[in-house]
Amino acid sequence: MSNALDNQYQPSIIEQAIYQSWEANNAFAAREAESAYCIVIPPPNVTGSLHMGHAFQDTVMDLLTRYHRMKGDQTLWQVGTDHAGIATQMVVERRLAADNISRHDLGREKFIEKIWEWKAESGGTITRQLRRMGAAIDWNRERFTMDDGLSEAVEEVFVRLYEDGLIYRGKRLVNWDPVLHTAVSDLEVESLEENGSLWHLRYPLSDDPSSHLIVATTRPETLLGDAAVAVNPDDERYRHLIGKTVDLPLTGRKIPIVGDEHADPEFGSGCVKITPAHDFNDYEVGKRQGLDLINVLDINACIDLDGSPYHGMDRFAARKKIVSDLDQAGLLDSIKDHKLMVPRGDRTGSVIEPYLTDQWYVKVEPLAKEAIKVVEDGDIKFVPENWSNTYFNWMNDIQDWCISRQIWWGHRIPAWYDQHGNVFVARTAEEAQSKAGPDAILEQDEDVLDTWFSSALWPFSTLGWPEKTPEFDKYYPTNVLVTGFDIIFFWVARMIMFGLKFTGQVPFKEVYIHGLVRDLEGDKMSKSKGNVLDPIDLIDGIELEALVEKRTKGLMQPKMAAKIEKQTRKQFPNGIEAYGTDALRFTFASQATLGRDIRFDLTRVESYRNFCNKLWNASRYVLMNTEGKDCGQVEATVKLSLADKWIISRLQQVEKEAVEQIENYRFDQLAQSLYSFVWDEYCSWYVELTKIVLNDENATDAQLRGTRRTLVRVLESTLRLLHPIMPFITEALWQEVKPLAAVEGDTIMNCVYPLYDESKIDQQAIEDMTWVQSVITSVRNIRGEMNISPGKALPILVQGASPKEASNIELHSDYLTKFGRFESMSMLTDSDQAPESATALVGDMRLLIPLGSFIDANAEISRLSKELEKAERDIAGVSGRLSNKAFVDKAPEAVIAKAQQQLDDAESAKFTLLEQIERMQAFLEND
RNA sequence: GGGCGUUUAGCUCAGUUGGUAGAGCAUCGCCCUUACAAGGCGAGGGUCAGUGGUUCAAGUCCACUAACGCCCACCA
Repeated sequence: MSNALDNQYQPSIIEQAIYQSWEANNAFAAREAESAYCIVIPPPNVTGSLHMGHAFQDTVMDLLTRYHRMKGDQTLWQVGTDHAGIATQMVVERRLAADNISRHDLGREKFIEKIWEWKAESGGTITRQLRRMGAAIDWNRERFTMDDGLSEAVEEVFVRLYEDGLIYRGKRLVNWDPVLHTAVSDLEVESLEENGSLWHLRYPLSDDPSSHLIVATTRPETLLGDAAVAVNPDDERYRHLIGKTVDLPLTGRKIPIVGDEHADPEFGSGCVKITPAHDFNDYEVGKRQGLDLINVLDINACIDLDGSPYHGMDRFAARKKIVSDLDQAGLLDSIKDHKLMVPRGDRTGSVIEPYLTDQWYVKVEPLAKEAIKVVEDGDIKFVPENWSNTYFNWMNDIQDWCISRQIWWGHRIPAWYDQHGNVFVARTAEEAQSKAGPDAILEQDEDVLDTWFSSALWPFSTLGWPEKTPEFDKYYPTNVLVTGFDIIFFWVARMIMFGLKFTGQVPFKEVYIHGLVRDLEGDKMSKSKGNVLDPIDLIDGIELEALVEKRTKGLMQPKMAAKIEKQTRKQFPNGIEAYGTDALRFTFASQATLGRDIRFDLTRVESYRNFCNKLWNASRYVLMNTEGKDCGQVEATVKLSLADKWIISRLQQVEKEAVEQIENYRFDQLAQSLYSFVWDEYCSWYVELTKIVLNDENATDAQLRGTRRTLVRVLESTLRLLHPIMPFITEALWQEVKPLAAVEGDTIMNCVYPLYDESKIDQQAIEDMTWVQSVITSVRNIRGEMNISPGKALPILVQGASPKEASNIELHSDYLTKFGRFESMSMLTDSDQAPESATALVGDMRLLIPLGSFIDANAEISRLSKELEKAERDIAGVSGRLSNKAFVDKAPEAVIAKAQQQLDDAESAKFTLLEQIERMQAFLEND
């Protein structure tokens, strides 16, 4: 009932109630259908909370899911959460640290219990927030990466890869995080340029201690682990020294001088110290040269050398001491400023140490080959396409993947060792025991798997694999993966590799890569910068004080608080208004262009909130004029007006566009089309024109029915068009409108997405309506320029109308006089002497508004002069082209004809304008 | 070092196969007209980063340059 609709749209009243009713009625469950459509969510951290990137991504996935559901597909948006090993463990450790407890105090079992407790406590946050986003999710199908089924999939995959020789264990140099005490993969290391020094050290020659080699290093402390000095075998300066030794300072060791390509004669002195256990390049040199691996660090990256004066010192403290000791010994040649790339762990920010340990690896090259091929062959398509280059670049040079982590939260590696150190990889302890024999005393590997290992299985593990399930058969391969470019390597590539290996099929057919959501200045949103927007705050609104509190609380660097507070107060002096989910989603859709980051612009949210209000009020108007009245629900004669035929035609065209835009992932264009259809066409023209019929005492029942029916039906279709972007408001309005439009169904989300019908497009109606619009607009233009009140009815004289135009005036005089607010329309012949008037041109037809008290001749002259200038500019441009022989010879006929038409129009306009200006001037002189 | 992206109105962004630039917000003017002032009507505002080329015609295609940004690799 229309009186249920307030005259202002208030999202808070409708949104939560609607979501609850959807969920209570199990409306999200997939309906059986022949064709399937499936998207798996990039699983967020189970204990995390929703940020703008999620909100954007979720909007896109929900939009696609809702569209396909309406299209009639059996849809599954598979959601779930990730255990996020390191991240989650760190959070819990930090919480324990507040009580001065370490995980080691608790022990493994107790600590893991604590994590499960934390998951139970905070694990619902992000799924609650997803609901607030309006996500159409069958929550019965929610999964977690450490669910039993998914864990079994992990074990199955591990065992099979091991059996196929694609997983191995080995002692090698890995990226070691000395704070976390775990290995991390290459991808988890971020290198940033930092200011450092290049120390030039003197290594005395053993057989001639008075001479020395100078080696340059950025890491003097690793000198303790040097195994050689390398020179380039082609380097004349040092070639003769190869095979001799130097006295390694501070250690009493002698190390060989070796010839190796690795040494660059151009760099520094051309001599390089080789520390195979603490540098990736040196490790390779060491292998080539058969050097010892001399480990000098412990897991904390402190010096670990019994009997050494540096034993137990942190690496950076040791560096200082070693440099000063060398200096005292006269072995420090020089120190130069040097910029270098410092590797840091992406979680801890601590400097990563190349460290020699036993780890598990996946041999990825054979898997990568197949994974490259499916993208090359187009079995998987990146959208936008250029991301496939990024993918190829990485895949072509892929390194083995270190998958073991020395943490406790995660999937324990399914490998057992007997008392002799033999390893048994198996799905269960029992299976391992039976492999090892009854006498073996087995202990399971202490390590857990990289979180991304289980994520790599997500598209099929969530569907029940390795079991044969109906879901897997129905939905796999999934249709599209929606994700950010930042995890193409971490996740997308690995899903493709594992998907192909274990299912023989691609995991998804398309990968939609979206940009990062940044703040208005283009900065990444981060807690430490204090520029984070919480999607929920945009939905519900937030007071300034609460926002300041939120942004300044719990900062890593508390001294930033003052600056952040100031910024926030300046940017949001009144806090943030409650814009509602639909406006936020519409904003994301409108910003979802391909291949570009998003600068999040709050003014757009506001404008789309206003759009919601517009739609809301247009619906109110429709309801006020149709409820309790005959809207042609039952077949009966209807007479359609020009406006009716026009809006129906336009609706068809918009429906056609909408489907194309969604299928092409152009949600920005979709948003734009629907916005302008609703606002600029349905509201600004159509709704206004219906008032003429509906307020006409002489209108016939058939006319009234026709207009009401069109009002309601077009609105109902428009709501369906909008529903994938704005689920809440469309549902709320649809529930009011559906009886009037004679449509059935419990919820708009199960209605069919509008299908355009070519036969309903009335080309003549579009042409005529365009003509009506131009007549009204040109008179409005004069009103605007002359500051004539919109309510003031104007007498209009028409001169120079073609027969078609004359008949149009006759036919549509109601529209023109009533909507255009014309007092009268009188036809003049060309020979009639027209009074002094302001003049609007529509083609060759002239609309004259006789000068009265409200029209100022001077203002009219300046208005006409402006138009004249424009006409002259057009003439200059177009005639220039047309007089160019090459253009006339080579351009397509249609282009030439169009130019000729433009020229004719502009010239005729110019003629009329000049004439009018002269008349005005003459009028002024006689006045 | 290699690769990718961006540069269009004051701001945020569109611009399909080359045919002479659009939207929202902001600005200015007039209107509280019974769906909506979160509104209506109108207006102003751009040598499309630069240079050169292809073409009858370039924001659009090609080459180079500049600025900004991202990714990968890396000389110790």
